Amino acid sequence: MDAYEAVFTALAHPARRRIMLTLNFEGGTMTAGEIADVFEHAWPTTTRHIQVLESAGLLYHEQRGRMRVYHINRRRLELVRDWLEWFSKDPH
Amino acid sequence: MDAYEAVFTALAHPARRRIMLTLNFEGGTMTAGEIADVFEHAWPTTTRHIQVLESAGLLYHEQRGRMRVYHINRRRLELVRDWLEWFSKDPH
DNA sequence: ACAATACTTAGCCTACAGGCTAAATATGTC
DNA sequence: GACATATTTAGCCTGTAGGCTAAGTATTGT
Repeated sequence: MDAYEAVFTALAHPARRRIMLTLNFEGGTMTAGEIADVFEHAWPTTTRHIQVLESAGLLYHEQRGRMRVYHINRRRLELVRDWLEWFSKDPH
Repeated sequence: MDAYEAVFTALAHPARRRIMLTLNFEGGTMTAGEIADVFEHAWPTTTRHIQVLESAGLLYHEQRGRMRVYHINRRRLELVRDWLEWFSKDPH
């Protein structure tokens, strides 16, 4: 799976976009539990969404004792912006 | 299904992104057959991809005799750009 | 009228995304 | 060591996306 594929499919699900937005709004850093609390979903469901985002490179984490602190990777979102650029360029 | 949902899921599939890029590269206008020719997929498969893009508002078409001419809707892509903007703004 | 062309619609089939619960893992606390 | 806390892993189940073939619908050409 290439990078575009990973990023676009990761952002295809509303829960995952919401994780990204929430994380962004909270300054880019949240624990797994804080993220899970935002959703009505069962925690394992959210864990999986987070994993999809992380394997797409949109998130990364650091272990803090028994907590897992997730960070947003804003740079990775630029892949999307780059893709969109094709439609602004003159196609010749 | 809201607009973001439609656009993001439409762009999640590689074939659909490729339709968008091809159409863009060809100047924004192609017939259904020309689009279908680009892919190894059976034509009906491509038809469905096109429909997904169209119902997301990323494409629209005009009937020209027995041909269907598809046009790219670049404005609609700005929804994605708008979404990305949240991550550039200072979150306060 | 008949056949060919340009597509879509209908409908089948399979894989897998995404929900859940229960169990496992790791760390911190008493 | 035992218990609570934080989180993931395992594994089940269901719906649906996305592939295909066959059949249908217009329009164009002879």
